[in-house]
Amino acid sequence: MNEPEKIKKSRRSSGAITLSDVAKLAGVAPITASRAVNTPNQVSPEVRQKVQEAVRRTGYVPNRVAGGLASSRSRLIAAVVPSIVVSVFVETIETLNNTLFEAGYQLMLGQTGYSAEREEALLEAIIGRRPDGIFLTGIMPSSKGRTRLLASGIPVVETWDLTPTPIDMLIGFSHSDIGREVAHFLMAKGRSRFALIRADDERGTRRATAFRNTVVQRGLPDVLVDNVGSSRTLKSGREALSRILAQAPETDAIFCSSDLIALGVVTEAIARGIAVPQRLSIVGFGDVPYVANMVPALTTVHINGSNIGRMAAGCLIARAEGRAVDNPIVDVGFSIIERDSA
Amino acid sequence: MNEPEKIKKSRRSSGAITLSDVAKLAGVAPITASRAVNTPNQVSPEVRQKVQEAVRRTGYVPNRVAGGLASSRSRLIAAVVPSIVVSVFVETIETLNNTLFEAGYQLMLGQTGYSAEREEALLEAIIGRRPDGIFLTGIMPSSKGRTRLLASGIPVVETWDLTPTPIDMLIGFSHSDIGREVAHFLMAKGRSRFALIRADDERGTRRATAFRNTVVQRGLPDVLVDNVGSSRTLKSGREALSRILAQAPETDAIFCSSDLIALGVVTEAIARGIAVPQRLSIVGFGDVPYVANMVPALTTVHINGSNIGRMAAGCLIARAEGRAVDNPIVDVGFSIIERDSA
DNA sequence: TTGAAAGCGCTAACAA
DNA sequence: TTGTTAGCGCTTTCAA
Repeated sequence: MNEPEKIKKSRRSSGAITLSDVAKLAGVAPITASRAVNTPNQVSPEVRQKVQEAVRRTGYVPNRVAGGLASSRSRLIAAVVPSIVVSVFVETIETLNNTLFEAGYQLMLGQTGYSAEREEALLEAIIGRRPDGIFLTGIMPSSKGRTRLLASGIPVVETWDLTPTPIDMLIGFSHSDIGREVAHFLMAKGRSRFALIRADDERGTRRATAFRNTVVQRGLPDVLVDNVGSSRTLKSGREALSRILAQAPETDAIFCSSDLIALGVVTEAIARGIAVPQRLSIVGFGDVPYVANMVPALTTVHINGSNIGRMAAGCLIARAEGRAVDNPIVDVGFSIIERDSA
Repeated sequence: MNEPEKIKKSRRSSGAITLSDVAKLAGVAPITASRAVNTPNQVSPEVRQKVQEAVRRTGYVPNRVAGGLASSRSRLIAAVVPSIVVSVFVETIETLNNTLFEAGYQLMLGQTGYSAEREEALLEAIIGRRPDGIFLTGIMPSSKGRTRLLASGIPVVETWDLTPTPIDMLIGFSHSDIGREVAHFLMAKGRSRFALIRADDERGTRRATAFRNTVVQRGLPDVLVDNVGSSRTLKSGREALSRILAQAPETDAIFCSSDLIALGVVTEAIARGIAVPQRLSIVGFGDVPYVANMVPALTTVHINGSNIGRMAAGCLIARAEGRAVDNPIVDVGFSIIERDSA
């Protein structure tokens, strides 16, 4: 008379196929189905077969959100980057993402736009997702951010810079060394009237400072510094050169905070009939792939971004899987690639 | 004598502060704390105050994984891109990501590397995360992928192309139209001996085909097609021009599948003393920011990538929040930007 | 406005 | 090898 079979139906549900559905169809317990899916050689071939068949028939896709909650392992890695439009970071992210994917991890991407405020909001959002690891471009400057990260207990790899006191792991290089080395390089070429183009960014400032100090220590005239603010474009490189030439026409070497800006300087120089490198040496930063094959080919500071991405992925995965990282602090260095422009 | 207070402790825990901890500290029920955090004006000012204080003191960060499981709303959007090293996609992703973040969503990034196999694995990984929306670069070609996506019930926006049968929403432009228009543009300039450089990619092929057809229909000689495979670099543009010139030295116009390749062609032409555009017209694709300010400035097909990212974010957010999307199929068009190179 | 109960879909822990 | 039980941390539903 009444409905004997009808068990009181659960109130909500996403409607999607669940592991229980699969288990029911295969005639096993949910946990057995779970094993058949995730660790197939923990179950008998017979059960494995039945469950796989059920998965196929239902089109079941495991819910990683639920799995992540139950196991406290999200298989998600978060990456914080200033901006992916700034091409110097793109290779790192691409390689990081690919390496993670091959190991079964997904990448969550966050952009700070070089804003500290934004970075803080981003950090909150990231920690809320409980990722298995966090990739940071640069070292975390704010002590609030450091504290939050430390408190979260999530493995962190800082990159793209060096510090004696990393939060956790570190894969970077020294910006001061770069500034110094580039100054030496240019001075060895007989240059003596230097200018420098930089954007609003802390690491670039450190390269700039080291560059200036080195030049001044050698007894040469001080470096003319042009700040393009947040405009890291070819165009602002062109405009910067115009300003520099108006102020100091005798300038014979310029160190730029990015390849794109350097490209702008080269472009403007050629447009003005200034011989590069004869009259003006130009050095970029980043060694973005295409600058090697331009005419004139750009002399620049090479950073192996791919390598940073790959190593960072390795560290993060190791820690996520409970393995120790043998070398948690790595200086990947840099190299000055001498081409035509200097 | 025995331990009256000690309730049998739960077996596992991530150890982090939970909402219950906050609630206990504030002297309210967990659900009340939840309301105070998420919908503050559903609780009395007094309770709100107490809970906020407890949050501050404990450093509580809500666990979005648990929240997502309970509410079936992950506030996560997944994006599928061929590659972020291919700069034409970068602006779209940047804007998509920023727009999403401002609305409280995070972006999960997946790269296919133009590989179908990889795309399938990626889709599986994405669906398993139950994102609130999926952004696809290009239309989903495989029927298997379409079926999977449809079955998942997740809102999808395909972009960067047009089709009469989108899975769900669509924001794109016509590649055939581009091929045709560029051919018309070049013919109107009096050009007649065409070459075309393309990479291995389905959309580029469609631009190429339309370009050829238009040229041939006009009774002009067939277009020489050079395929650079998967090497979308400035260098391969230079090499392609060398090959083209060897085969057809009379070539007077080249349509390239990307700005970077076009830059390579321009570079090689200048290196060989070929006047651009007098002897050779060059048209790129994408209008990547820096090509406008080079010398010669590149004539190219402008795609408003930012706009696509912003609109896609809007559609996806609307659908995630249960709002209808008034215009689910949008042709954002393109424009040929005439500069110096053609 | 507040709370109790139930459960999202899965896996860890334990037992058989 | 398989299953039972309990719970991950949160929100929905319903009731007060």
